[in-house]
Amino acid sequence: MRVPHDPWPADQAEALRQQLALRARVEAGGPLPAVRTAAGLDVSYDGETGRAVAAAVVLDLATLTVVEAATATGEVTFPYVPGLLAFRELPVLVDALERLTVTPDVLVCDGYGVAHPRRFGLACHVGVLTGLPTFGVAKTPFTSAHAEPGPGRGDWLPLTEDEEVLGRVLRTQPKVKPVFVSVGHRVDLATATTLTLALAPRFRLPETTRHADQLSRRLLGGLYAAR
DNA sequence: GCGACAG
DNA sequence: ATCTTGTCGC
Repeated sequence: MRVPHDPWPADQAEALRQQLALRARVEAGGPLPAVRTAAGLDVSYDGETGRAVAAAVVLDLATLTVVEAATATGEVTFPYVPGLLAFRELPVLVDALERLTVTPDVLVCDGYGVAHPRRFGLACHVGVLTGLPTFGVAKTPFTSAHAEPGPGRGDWLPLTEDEEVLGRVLRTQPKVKPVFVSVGHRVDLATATTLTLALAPRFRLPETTRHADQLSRRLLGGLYAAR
């Protein structure tokens, strides 16, 4: 798939400008009729060499089997700055996305969407660039206030900032630490929640993320062994 | 002013 | 993200 984008920022000031400009292009969305495929995205790093490996893995939602997988490698230059994660991960992530021959119905990102200090997390950025529905599933809390949801699978509580609902703290497995779901682009929060649960029938994290995570670190390890 | 802070 | 062994439980 094609992923048109501006030049990647070289510094934090430029990144912040791009973020605030692109933010205006986020679109709200409703339910997604007929979601057949969902793609998981993730990036692994080698701290020594600065090497990054991205993976995009497309799953069939009904069977949770792999439809297609694409990877890309590159050198990371942008530092990790909370709130600017997208600028660190996107360059190599976009390369991986462009190597997909199928267009997924929805993209599942590793991190936050609108539940972000400036309402424009990684999932929003990926959505604006691809034009596809996106949402984020994060493993740890970020900035929004949250309480502990009930112990059952599917139990959730809103992620809020003041009176504003920005996402959900969602329990995907009984008595297992919850995940943090927020909308990215062209999909609503209820649908993102439903999809997250559908993608995580057995483990805490969605199968999409698990596949992308495993593939990216496996390739990173393989590259290291081959040096 | 001092921490906290997705991956 | 990444550094890392054994160990508890199904």
